[in-house]
Amino acid sequence: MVKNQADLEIIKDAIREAGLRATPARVATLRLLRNSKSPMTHANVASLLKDSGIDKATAFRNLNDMTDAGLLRRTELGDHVYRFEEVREGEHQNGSHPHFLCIDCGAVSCLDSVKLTASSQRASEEIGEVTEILLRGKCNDCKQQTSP
Amino acid sequence: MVKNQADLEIIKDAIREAGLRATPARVATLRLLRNSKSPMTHANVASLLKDSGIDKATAFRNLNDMTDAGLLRRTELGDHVYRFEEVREGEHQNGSHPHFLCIDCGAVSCLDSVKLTASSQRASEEIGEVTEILLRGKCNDCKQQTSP
DNA sequence: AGTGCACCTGCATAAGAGTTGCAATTATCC
DNA sequence: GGATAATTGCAACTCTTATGCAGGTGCACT
Repeated sequence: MVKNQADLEIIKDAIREAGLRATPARVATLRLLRNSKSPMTHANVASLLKDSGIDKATAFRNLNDMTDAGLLRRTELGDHVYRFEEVREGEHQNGSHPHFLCIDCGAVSCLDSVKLTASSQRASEEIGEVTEILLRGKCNDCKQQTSP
Repeated sequence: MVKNQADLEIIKDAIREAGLRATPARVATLRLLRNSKSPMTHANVASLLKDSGIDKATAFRNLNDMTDAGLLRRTELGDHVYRFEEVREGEHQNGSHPHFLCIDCGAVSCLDSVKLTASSQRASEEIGEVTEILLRGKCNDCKQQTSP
């Protein structure tokens, strides 16, 4: 497929541009996260890459390296597990979107459209500099299961 | 000292009122956190209590139990270490107002007035039931200290 | 196209935070 | 004071994240 070939080069270039070598493990990692709708945990990534013969230590190192290189973003949603997601075009270190974490199943959704009201924006700026917005609760799936 | 005697009873009562037994380990833990200006980590508490012959497992269990009982609050600043602080008079655990958490000093502020925009409200309800809203960043005090 | 070598990878092994099973102990209720 | 269920201490354990090292590989330069 031409599509995949093109993707491959795009991904490789992105990695090289970040100052890292475009190894198969890194390409696979970045492709995984590009295709993922929500942030993935280290365990998650590692288990998917294991099928391609990639070691979890490598997966972990690459996630960290690519985070340092600015390709990924690492978030901690309060459950002691790091989650990684692609830094999308037009986002900078600080331009992250809010996340929703299901406290039952751990599913994470990205809420690109969620914003604070103007006055809330002001109120929070009085307190300091907000770098991250996190919503927690029960996702629809878990809501149904616990209260039938 | 009369002061300490009085404190002792106040602390014991608080623990009992939360539905837990007022054991020396718990009294010591709560007293420690009452006297602390900022949240303390598990390790921190455990190491201080070790001098009193209290095991770290006990310290851990008590911190968790007292958190469940509503005496303490547990926060995660993003560095994979839980921090505990006393829930002060007039604060409620499940208070549905958003919180702001300083990732430097661990200070938690309640943002009673912060709201989501109407459309954001809708967007998050599509995903599930939001029970907690948390903003993270740097409080003004820490902002000054790090960028002078 | 070949080559050097710094960067990567796999494997094994570990550090650190937090948890758990269980027998012994103890706070609380009577 | 005595019964009893909660609590403790100890040790061993889990889970996530990190690292040391020997061998492998991308890529800049010829």
